[in-house]
Amino acid sequence: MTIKEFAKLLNISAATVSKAMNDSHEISAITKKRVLDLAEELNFQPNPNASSLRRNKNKTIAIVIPEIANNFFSKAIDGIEMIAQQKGYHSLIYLTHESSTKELGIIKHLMNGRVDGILASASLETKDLTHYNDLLDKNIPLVLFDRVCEEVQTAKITTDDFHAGYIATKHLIDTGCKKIGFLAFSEVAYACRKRKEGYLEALNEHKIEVDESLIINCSNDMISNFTLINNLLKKRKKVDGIFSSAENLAILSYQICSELAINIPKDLKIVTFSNMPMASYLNPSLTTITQPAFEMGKEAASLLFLAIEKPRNNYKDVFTEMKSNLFIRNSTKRIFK
Amino acid sequence: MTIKEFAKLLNISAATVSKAMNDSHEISAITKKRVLDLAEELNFQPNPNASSLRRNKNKTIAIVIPEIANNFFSKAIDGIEMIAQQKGYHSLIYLTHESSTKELGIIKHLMNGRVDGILASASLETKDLTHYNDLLDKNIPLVLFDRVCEEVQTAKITTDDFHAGYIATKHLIDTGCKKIGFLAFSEVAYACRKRKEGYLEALNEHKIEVDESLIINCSNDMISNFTLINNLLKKRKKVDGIFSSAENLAILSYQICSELAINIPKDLKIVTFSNMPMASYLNPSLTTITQPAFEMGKEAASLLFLAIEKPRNNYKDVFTEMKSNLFIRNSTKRIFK
DNA sequence: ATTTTTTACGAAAACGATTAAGAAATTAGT
DNA sequence: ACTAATTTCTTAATCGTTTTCGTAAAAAAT
Repeated sequence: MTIKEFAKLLNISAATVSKAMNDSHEISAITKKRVLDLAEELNFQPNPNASSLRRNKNKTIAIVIPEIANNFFSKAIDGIEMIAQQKGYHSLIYLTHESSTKELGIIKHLMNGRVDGILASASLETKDLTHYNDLLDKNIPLVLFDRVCEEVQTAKITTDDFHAGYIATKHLIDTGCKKIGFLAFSEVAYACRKRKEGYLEALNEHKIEVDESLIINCSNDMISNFTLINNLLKKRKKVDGIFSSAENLAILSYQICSELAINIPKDLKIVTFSNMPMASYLNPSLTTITQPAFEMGKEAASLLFLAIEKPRNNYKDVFTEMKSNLFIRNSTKRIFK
Repeated sequence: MTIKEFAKLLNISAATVSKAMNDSHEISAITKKRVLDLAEELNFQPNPNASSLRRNKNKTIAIVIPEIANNFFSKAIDGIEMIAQQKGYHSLIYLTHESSTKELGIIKHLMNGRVDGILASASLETKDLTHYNDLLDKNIPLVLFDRVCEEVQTAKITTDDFHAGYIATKHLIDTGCKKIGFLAFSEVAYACRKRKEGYLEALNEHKIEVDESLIINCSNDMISNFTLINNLLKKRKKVDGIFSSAENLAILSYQICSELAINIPKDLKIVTFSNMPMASYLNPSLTTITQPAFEMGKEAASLLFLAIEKPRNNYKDVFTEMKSNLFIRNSTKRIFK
């Protein structure tokens, strides 16, 4: 049913209906009620394409993330979606599968005005950022979260990666580790670099010399990650602690330890970034740095809607670091021999 | 940039550009190439709202699910999104948070033609199905997956819930359980009822009398679920095995066992439906019935696109049961005393 | 050489809403 | 009582495509 047909039912013009539904001051209270009541009764909704075309707004945002079968991102989406529903917005979801080529394709495709704003988390191999800048040139609001890109001049929501890296490493040192490895999920990602800086800072502060061979630069390829971590752990005497910058690398380490019969935490302690709900029930339970994923999603979305609804707002300067938490469990339990 | 402005650059009409971009046979190969090349160069894309309005198609589907921070649903979305991307479709995501009221609101809202088709998984309390039928009356393609509703006359993708329930229960019996509890995530959900029927069938086949007090009807409220399961497990002599129809109920059981100092698998064996990637690393590792979530997503999406693109297709009759797998781990390990 | 068919393009009318501008009806101001 | 201001509604233009229909020009048929 079109707005014209609907209007005819009430013997008023389409314009009146439109204004009534948009709560215009030009329409009397009584007419508004008539319109709204009938709309409710017939579940009449104006055609969203026609509306979007005319208004040049579509009440839709895009969420561009590397993957979704991931405890961090799925919770973040939950937060985003909550805010979006409150605001009456729709959320389109796009997965890059950690491919910067795919990411580029998606972002380029979103320049056609299909969405009013974009929430993005860069793929771990993303280095070229021109597509993000093109977006900003087109005045499409963009908020980066978690996997932010330093050089893109827009709003960013991260966690306190440097501090968390420092705390995690210090925790390993405090539990007696001397040779601490760092598993980087990406060499280029800002968040990962910060986590590494925190790691280095903690080593430095405790006068532990940095051993480059203990810093493992992983990638999106789990097969080669397996080899890299396996090689690290095989020379067991060389490493007694691991700080992992991503959940999947810690899982992989558990698997490798099980295969190599390395006992956690006796032979090796592990702390990792993770949002796994059942870290407590692993064997051994896993010490984690946990990001406030849900809240980050909410925060990022709120900021995006601010940018969308208040175009004169200088949201681009926002750079929020949210607090992550260290949950100490048995994978870093001190063993007194 | 509009199609008119773009056309002017090539000294041709907007109509020609439109046809060229849609690969119409009316346009010569040479003109097509000129158009496509420039479009590529300038990243010109026709306004999607105008296009959708005119075509009455928007290359968008909706995914309506109870929650996203869930190993099954996030993987299913991954599969859906893969097919959607291949087909050049966009995916809107809506979360009901297991509220049938919210589900109703979302489905009603989707009747406005914003999407070309809908993939849905009903909330666990959903009983009234008129909104789904209204959708079908409006000829909006609908495919239900996992949480299907028997009475809705449309395509459905599930797993072999009855058989899986039977296998899981039989496995518990085979490992020596005599008093097997069943944790139902919902009394009304079709999938859960089927799982229960499988459970009953296995008991029956092995001449084990059904004890209604061992059948726990849980809900979406984790607090009351805690109480229910806690009460069940406290009378320890009464139950030596649990078949859980949902992952979160199994996690809760692990937690309660840990609090009550019940040893799994010695005192109690547990098998659960779950798509948790690290079931193997739990303490003890968890025996699971695992659904092919990714494949189910792909299958559901493929079917939906068939319905969208071939309107004369009788997709509504499809009822696919996909095979789930039993992974036997230590939570059901037979202990010889 | 003339007619017919085919090919390649353009003009203009949709699609269904929103909104600027204008008109009728009512209220207020003098 | 007459004009001015306000309220409430309508008409018509507009958003940017797609598509129907028409028409040249080129190719094929006679």
